[in-house]
Amino acid sequence: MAEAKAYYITTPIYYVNDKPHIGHAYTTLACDVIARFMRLDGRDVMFMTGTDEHGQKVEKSAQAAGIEPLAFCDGVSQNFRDLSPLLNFSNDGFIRTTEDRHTAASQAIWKAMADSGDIYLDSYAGWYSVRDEAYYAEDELQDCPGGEKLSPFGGPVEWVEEPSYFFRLSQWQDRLLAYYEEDPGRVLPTSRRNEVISFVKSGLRDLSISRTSFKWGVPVPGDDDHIMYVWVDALTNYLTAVGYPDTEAESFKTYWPADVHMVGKDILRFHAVYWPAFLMAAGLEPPKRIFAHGWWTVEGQKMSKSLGNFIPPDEIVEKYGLDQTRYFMMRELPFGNDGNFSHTAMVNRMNSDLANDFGNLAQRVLSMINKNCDGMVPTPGLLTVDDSALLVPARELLVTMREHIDVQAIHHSLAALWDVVGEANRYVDSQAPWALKKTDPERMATVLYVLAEVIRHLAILAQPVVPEAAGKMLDQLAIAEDQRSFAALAEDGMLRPDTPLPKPQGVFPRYAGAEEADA
RNA sequence: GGCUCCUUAGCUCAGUUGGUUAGAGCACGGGAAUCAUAAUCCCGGUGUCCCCAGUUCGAGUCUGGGAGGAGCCA
Repeated sequence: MAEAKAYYITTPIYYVNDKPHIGHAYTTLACDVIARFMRLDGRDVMFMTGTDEHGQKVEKSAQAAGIEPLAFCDGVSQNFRDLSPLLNFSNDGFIRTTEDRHTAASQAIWKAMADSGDIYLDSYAGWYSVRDEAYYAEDELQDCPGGEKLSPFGGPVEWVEEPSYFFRLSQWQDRLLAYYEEDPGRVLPTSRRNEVISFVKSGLRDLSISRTSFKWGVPVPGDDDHIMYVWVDALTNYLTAVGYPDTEAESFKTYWPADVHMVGKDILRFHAVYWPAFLMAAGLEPPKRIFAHGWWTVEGQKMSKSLGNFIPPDEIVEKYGLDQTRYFMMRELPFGNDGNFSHTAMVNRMNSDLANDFGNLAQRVLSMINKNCDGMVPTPGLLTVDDSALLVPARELLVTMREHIDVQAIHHSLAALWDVVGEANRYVDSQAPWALKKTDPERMATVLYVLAEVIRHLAILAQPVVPEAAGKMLDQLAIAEDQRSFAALAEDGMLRPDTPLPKPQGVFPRYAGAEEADA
């Protein structure tokens, strides 16, 4: 058997100062769905997530809590780790930037960039906001009553003047543009790619990449007065996770460069501009793709601290169900766009798409088999044109979905799956097996066989997004655990007549919660 | 302020290189069926395709201007 082609996908590492909300869950969920799809499709997948634990904000929060920074991080990092069991994420690892291996990797990439002449020492002066972790020019600040100055985002700023190492980003403009040009899929969606290109074309300034004003970070090699700017440290996690600086390590050779860095649109520039430049300066290959997704609003409003409308992921999972939540977030909006989370939309999706269309399809078919075929996979006779009209699209689904997943169009892959769900329901009605039961039992058996086989396809292909429910459906079709990969979709994986089937049970309940008044 | 993008049915959106009566899902109304989680299936839209002008035999689809919205940058 040929060696599986590797696939490395990452979430950003989340800043421990935040509390996990559906925005974080969304990013990781998208990666999880893609990672599961790729695994089922036979790829050798590495799917990483983690936490970013350095920086002045963390240092100050720890101080305020009266504990050591690392102890503080141990606690809050766990909040993000808890997302995986909650949302059934299949990440292959969880990285923390406070791990020793990460310090080693960060210092190694720094040395590599320094050796190539891309780092120099100078000094930096400007208005700095701890909250935003950014410097601002005088004219960007807002003047407040009392003479206080605030950042454009309302954070307090202080005048900072310190020696700093700089990265020669200005030297990388042409090579970055060439990097974007050689593959239109480097940065997706395309609108984001255009933004990145125009930003780079407008000219790049060298980047301050060290700090002396606080200590909670990775020391700059050879100059302990400095710690690395958080983004040099944070981005390097993608390398640490696959074994860097050991570039001869099996994991590094297998997985680098990453296939996809999934990011929120707010951190696109760091990933699509700074990161490829850092890597190329260090003599490493830049990632194959950066995908920037959009934001969720909640009932039409932006999530914000002042509104206090952050949705904790555990709340919606408890209220609507795990797979329902996963499906909704992946299906409701074109992946890459902004979207709105509303109770009404959630209930619509879980009731119409999951309960009524897909769940009920399985239930009506499996019930008929249970009652009319002695609870065993029926034996099909000769197939008709009608049967092929359903079976062929079902068998072509994998190819279609693969094309969509290859460009992270998760919503399209689901729409394609549900097209076949719809065709299957129409087929049930047009064939009317309950009538055939009296007039032509053999034809009934054929129809039910065709349907069961189509449901097998649908359930196998639905596993990435609704792993639990799809698994239950496959249980009800008596499909062995090792017959659930996409390879099993081939003809020799077809259902075997006379296989005993368990009594069917619904897998997608309708929303039964209390009605809520519309806002 | 500069650059880019968007504005199509009540809602969310598709509409490829300009070409016959502009589409889908949801919601809504009517009907059929009764295997199933009262789920399913069929039928039903006179929408100024944001506005104005232009190019063209012909524009939702191209050009210019305007209005509204979004994004990126400064």
